[in-house]
Amino acid sequence: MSSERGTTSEPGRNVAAPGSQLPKAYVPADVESRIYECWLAADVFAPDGAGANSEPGKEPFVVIQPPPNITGALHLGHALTLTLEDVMVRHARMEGHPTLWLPGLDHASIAAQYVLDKIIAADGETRESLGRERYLERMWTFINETREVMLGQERRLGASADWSRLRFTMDEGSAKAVRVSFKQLFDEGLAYRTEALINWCPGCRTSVSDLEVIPTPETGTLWTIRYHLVNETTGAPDPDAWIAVATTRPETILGDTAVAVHPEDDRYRDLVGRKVRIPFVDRDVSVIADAVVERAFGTGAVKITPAHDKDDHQTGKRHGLPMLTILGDDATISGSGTEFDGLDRYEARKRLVGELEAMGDLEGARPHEMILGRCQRSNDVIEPRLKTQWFVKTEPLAASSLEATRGGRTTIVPTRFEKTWEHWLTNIHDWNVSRQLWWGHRIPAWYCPDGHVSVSSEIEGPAACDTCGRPASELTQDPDIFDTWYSSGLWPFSTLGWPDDTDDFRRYYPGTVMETGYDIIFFWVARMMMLGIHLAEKPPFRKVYLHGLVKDPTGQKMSKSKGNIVDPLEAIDQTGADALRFALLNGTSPGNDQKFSSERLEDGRNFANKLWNATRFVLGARPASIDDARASRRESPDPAQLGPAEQWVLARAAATVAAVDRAYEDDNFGEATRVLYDATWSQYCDWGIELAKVRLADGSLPDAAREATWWSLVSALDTYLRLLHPIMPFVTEALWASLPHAEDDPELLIVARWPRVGKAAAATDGVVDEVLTLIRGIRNARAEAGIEPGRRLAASIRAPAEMAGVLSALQPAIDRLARVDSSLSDAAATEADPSGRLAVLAGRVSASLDPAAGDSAGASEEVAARERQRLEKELAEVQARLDGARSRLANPRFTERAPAAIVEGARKLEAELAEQSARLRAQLGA
RNA sequence: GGGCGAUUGGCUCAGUGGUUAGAGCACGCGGUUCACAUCCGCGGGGUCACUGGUUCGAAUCCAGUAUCGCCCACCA
Repeated sequence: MSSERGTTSEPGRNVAAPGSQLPKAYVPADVESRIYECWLAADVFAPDGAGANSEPGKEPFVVIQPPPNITGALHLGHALTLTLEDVMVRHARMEGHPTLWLPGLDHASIAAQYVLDKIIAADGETRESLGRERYLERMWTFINETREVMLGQERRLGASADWSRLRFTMDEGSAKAVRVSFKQLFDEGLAYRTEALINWCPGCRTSVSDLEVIPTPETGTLWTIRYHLVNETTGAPDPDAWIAVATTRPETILGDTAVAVHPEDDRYRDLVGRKVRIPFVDRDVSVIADAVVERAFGTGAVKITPAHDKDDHQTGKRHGLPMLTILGDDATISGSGTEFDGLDRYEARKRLVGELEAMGDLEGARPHEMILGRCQRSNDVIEPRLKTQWFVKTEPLAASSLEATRGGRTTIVPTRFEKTWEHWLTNIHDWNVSRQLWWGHRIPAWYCPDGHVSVSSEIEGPAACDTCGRPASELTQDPDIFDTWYSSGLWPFSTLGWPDDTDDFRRYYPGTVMETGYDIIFFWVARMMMLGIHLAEKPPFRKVYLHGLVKDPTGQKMSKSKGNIVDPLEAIDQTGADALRFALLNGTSPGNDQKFSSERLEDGRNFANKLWNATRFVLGARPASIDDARASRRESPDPAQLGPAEQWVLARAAATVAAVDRAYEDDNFGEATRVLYDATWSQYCDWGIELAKVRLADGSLPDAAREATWWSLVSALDTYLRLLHPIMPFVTEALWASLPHAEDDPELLIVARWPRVGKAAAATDGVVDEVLTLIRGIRNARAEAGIEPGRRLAASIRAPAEMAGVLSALQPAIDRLARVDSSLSDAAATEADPSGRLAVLAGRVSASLDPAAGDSAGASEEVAARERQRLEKELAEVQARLDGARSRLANPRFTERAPAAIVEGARKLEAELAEQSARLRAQLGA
């Protein structure tokens, strides 16, 4: 294997030598950066890296990430995205797939300009004062700073992305893809330039797409205004005849070109076709009939301003009305030819209303709840207005996207988002891609003095006008740039070399899974899908995985303005990257929002610490008979030497592999996390290690037995660390390095093999569980009776003969874990316990404990009373369950219709409960 | 106006038809056992939002209602 980019043997040694002792405390900061350096040095991130170690014949696994905006620091949402993607990639890598996770950053044109505008404002500068060229220079300086910060943050989180392929949506590869794709769309008639009503943000001074307009509820005013009818003979407005219109935007009166009423509205039937005079502009316009008018709303008559309202625009088009623009780019009144020209839209509104009132034409004004469109970026009220801009025709693209999801070529996780997807793509409008901004890809369209359009995919532009052949020198390029999502939409293939026919493109397109938050399903996912199918001829990914949003502990969306942001870096500093990743995964499910709190971080930190200490114990517990040399190679525990506890430990590990595999199949990483937390903590540590301690400490056993116990612990721990690696990569890598490895293991866990589901659980599995229940029962009885934890009690344990083998093997463990000195007997030899003893029932096993202190006879009154109480409680529970089981069995419809296995189970249960009930009664002397 | 989601112990969440609904945190009691007090043991705590239906059996399936949240939408 090549080692030009770093040796494959060094890194492991840098982590820790196998068998070496671990420091007493786990300090993530001491481990994480060192581990990351090891991965980098081993060159394992690239699918074809020197240490990538993928299995021949395995399909590449390609994860597509939303490149974060290059505007500054990462937030928790990014951390969640990166964590999920990293989990997927690490899992696939361990399964032997060549994995491609191509990292990148988005130039975020409008968002970046918004941020930069604020920064330069602090220096007293503006976009205009700098000019296009200097502004863009300033932008490059800015993003060159943020870039490194952001990439550093991604690494600290553990992202195992292929940094050698880092891309940026403003690099030349993206630029070329933008030009070529747009040229193609233009040639196909899918990109066109037209004057249309667009969403104008007066603050950002650009148009924005429908998606960037946030409908915001607001209490406005609904004014009722009289438009006087024009006398048909004199041509003068009639002071006594008018039609009253209702409006929330009086300033648009200046652009009115009609008044509409409902065609079947008897109140206005006679007025249709008449003229009314628009105040201030003294324009006579027609009263028209159109079914869009809601008769019940306002006065039932609507003023029509086709150049400044979406509905009115449609109405205007239907009726061939003139469309008068009366607002400038800065949202001041402009071109109305009135005294209001130059006034801000709201100032003009105020004055207009005042004057109307003075004229006696203001009939009324009342508060009105309404929805206002505001700019997603600047929060300015969006102004619909006419502009000549570039659009992408979406219907055919949307149709093939729908085909891809309906046909299952691309699936969406969780599936409920398919409905949203369907609805949006079915009702999609053409996409306005022009932006009147500077930071972004310039639209590759040139215009000649005769108005001909030439679109070119060449970096220098067209040599001459495509239509009339005028030379390039006479052409001018469109000053606008593309919507930032246009280049993002090309991401899955522009990053692989498209439009060139590259090896990367052939090998890694389409991607396996595209992972992102559901909040950008339209902005980004749908656009990638539409453009990918059309331009790269295949849906860009096979699976869409959508995660939920990270909210603050009260369920509020995190935002800078609310001040409830959690900085992922701070979290990592405090508790480690593994803890953060754990916190982001544990207790979550696909597509569902999560509330993030510091408690969850602590859970993760505690868990990492637990793993650390468990491993530390295992390393320190190695039997002396295994010397350092032997301990450097992992051995399988000798099957002949396995006791019930060892079999149990191995069986639990095997069951965990199966459960985790199932969780991955279901794309449920929260479930995988939960399963592993429980398996390692509540099973492996609480029982596996505790049981093993007994045997490891038993000098009377042959070396081979103790060795088997230790190898069992090592084997299970090895499995758990592998399973946990995608979730908590740093601590698992560090710990795994210190464990003995198998012959064919690589140096680093990151490229170690994912565990395979082992053989079926050992036959003793269920019996061991009964013993654990017994131990718990004894502990409970002791605690309830108030017996000092340290005191050893004499216990006689009874169990059916078939359990005798396991029981005697585990007797020392029972004694240690339950603090008893036990004697075993056959269950058949049962007789009522002498009074004053504690009775413990655990399924088929029972125990009788003597609570008396070693030197004094008989239990105290208090202990006896508490014991009686406990037994009564237990009896009540058993009895309730027994009654339930009996009534179920007494129901013939149950016994007839329920599956045989269920009925059989109920019978067995009934028998068991009856037996327990009887024993408890006997014990209580009832 | 349409659609989606949530509603389970004090809190955060699992659990999609089958015995006794789970976990972590918080809470109470007890613990310096030689991996871990970022820990260990034990315990209390839920009529699974409500109503009706399907079923031998419902937190789980169906219908409806309520509350909260989100998305989409051209009543000025």
